[in-house]
Amino acid sequence: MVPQPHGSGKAEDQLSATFAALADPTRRAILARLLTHEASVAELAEPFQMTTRGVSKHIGVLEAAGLVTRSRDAQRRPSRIRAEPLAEVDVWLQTYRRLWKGRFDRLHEHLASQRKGKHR
Amino acid sequence: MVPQPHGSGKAEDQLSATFAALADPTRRAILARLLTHEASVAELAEPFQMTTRGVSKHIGVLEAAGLVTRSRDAQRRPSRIRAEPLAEVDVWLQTYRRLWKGRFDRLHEHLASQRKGKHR
DNA sequence: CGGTTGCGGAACCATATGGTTCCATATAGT
DNA sequence: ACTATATGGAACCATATGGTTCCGCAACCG
Repeated sequence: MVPQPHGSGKAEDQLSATFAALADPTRRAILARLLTHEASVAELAEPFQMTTRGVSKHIGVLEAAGLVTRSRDAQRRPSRIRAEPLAEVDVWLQTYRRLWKGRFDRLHEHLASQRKGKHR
Repeated sequence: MVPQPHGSGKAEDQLSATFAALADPTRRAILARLLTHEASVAELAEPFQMTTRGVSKHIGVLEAAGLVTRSRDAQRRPSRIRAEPLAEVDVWLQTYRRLWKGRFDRLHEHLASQRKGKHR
């Protein structure tokens, strides 16, 4: 297999973008704060020991993933949380929920018998 | 603020590791296959046009995040899915669920908590 | 008007990530 | 004893990520 120039950039699907955005504690903390009220970059930055520019970039990632939208209020750009990507995660999780909500064995057996003479 | 040597490596918390692991379509596809049966690296690699080594590395990431465990069967190292990190994601999501599941008011919460202790 | 605030662009840096190749090792099968 | 199969380690590469600094611009406030 040739070294594959590593693709034409990104091609990120929505779910991947969402998970990637959530894979950072700072960004999750930002989301948590937005749960109760909209907030500007400066307001969101205050709890962290990081430059506002750093926080601004995190918000940029959240926005790119659709987890946040920004409006305008004079110079401020208040962020507001968006539910859709999270709802998508919820849907994705649905398939796996049976793994920890009991009754897994029956499901497993069921699926196993369904794929009868395949593999191996 | 000083350039911050960017920490002493990683410091990854579990949730971050889980989200990061899930932020790749290949790895999600692997998890989906493991939902029905354990599988070896070679078996898991077959659907992808990627070297088995590549897939092996993905499995490594999943294992590091605790999403998978491996046993041994001769030379094979069958992977099995683990529910715990996914359950953690589910718990995390819980806080945000009200964003897309209808209204959030006291009555709703009240009814929800009543339902909890009822039946069974 | 001039100063302050809020924010984003650009350049930069160190490290992480996703992939490859090549090789070593372990086990199975003949 | 050989040969084939399954897997992981190491080195390598290109790009992404998380942070910084410095600067510019828009909008507010005296």
